[in-house]
Amino acid sequence: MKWNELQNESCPVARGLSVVGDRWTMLVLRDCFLGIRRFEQMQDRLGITRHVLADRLRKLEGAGVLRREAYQERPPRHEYRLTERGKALYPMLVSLIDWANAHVPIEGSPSVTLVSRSAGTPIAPMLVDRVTGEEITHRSVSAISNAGAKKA
Amino acid sequence: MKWNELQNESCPVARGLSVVGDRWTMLVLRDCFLGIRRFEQMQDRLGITRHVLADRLRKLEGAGVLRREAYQERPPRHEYRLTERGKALYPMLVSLIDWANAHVPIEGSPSVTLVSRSAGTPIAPMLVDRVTGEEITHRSVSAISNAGAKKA
DNA sequence: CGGGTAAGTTCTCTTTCAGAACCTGTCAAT
DNA sequence: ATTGACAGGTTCTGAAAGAGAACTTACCCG
Repeated sequence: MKWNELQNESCPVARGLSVVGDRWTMLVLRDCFLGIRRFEQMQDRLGITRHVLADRLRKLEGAGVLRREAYQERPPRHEYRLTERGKALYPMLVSLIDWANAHVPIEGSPSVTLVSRSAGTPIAPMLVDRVTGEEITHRSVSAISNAGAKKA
Repeated sequence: MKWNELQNESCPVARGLSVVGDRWTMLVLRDCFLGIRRFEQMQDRLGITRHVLADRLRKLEGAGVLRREAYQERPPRHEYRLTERGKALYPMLVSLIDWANAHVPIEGSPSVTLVSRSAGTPIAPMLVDRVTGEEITHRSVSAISNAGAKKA
């Protein structure tokens, strides 16, 4: 299967990855959440080739995750900002950070951590159900497929 | 920058993606969470080439995310199971599913949804702080880098 | 013997990526 | 009026990764 056939899959994991599953995409989004908006800054920070960065930004714009906004004309210059759809990826990014800090070893302590903006203390993310408040684990939840789905 | 240089980055996003940021890896893990354990089953379900699947399973085992266990000898056969480190990726997977169902359009309703195993009703994931119970958003949290970090 | 199953490996061809240079439009200084 | 800098790309080449299909190994069954 080719990569771009993934977006037509019924499975939400496949559809989600068709947008953000690309090699560099989540790193681009990380920078966006940190307030980086311009091409050159991203390229410097990421060490990604310019060609690939331009391509990813185009695709993310096309998927409605980023918005391209002119901040000057003559010469035309634009910056990239997260849309609501892009901001909605924050839980996924936080889950990734939390997992990596806990489970992907590095010499020394985690060098980047998330802290509460008000209290300044580190946060400990946990996924709960918005209604019941119960923690979501792979034991408390199961996946069901609706009619017409190809797979669970 | 090459992909496998990512694991030495100080940023947890980069380190996390060095393990699960590959094109097919999260799809493999999806199947693992669904109870799929064998090579042939995964290959059938994923539509991935056998070569790439073998490679990804090797890497996931090397990263301590999956465990390779013999379920028979003569001929030697093994299956792949999630380790604790692998199971800890569940919040990330759920966040991805939730985002995709809400934000990656598909004709018709989401074909796969997550339901509470006890109540049978759909769940609405939300990320909160384990201690304070407050919702985690990109406005309530900021990233700080410790000494020696290359970037935030 | 022939066929089936499971878990890969090996092959060729195509796509993608890395690394570097180049291009375009504008301003500001020389 | 050139020269240089800046921002946001595009274009080139060679290297790496992936797709698709066939082949391998080791066993069991009839």
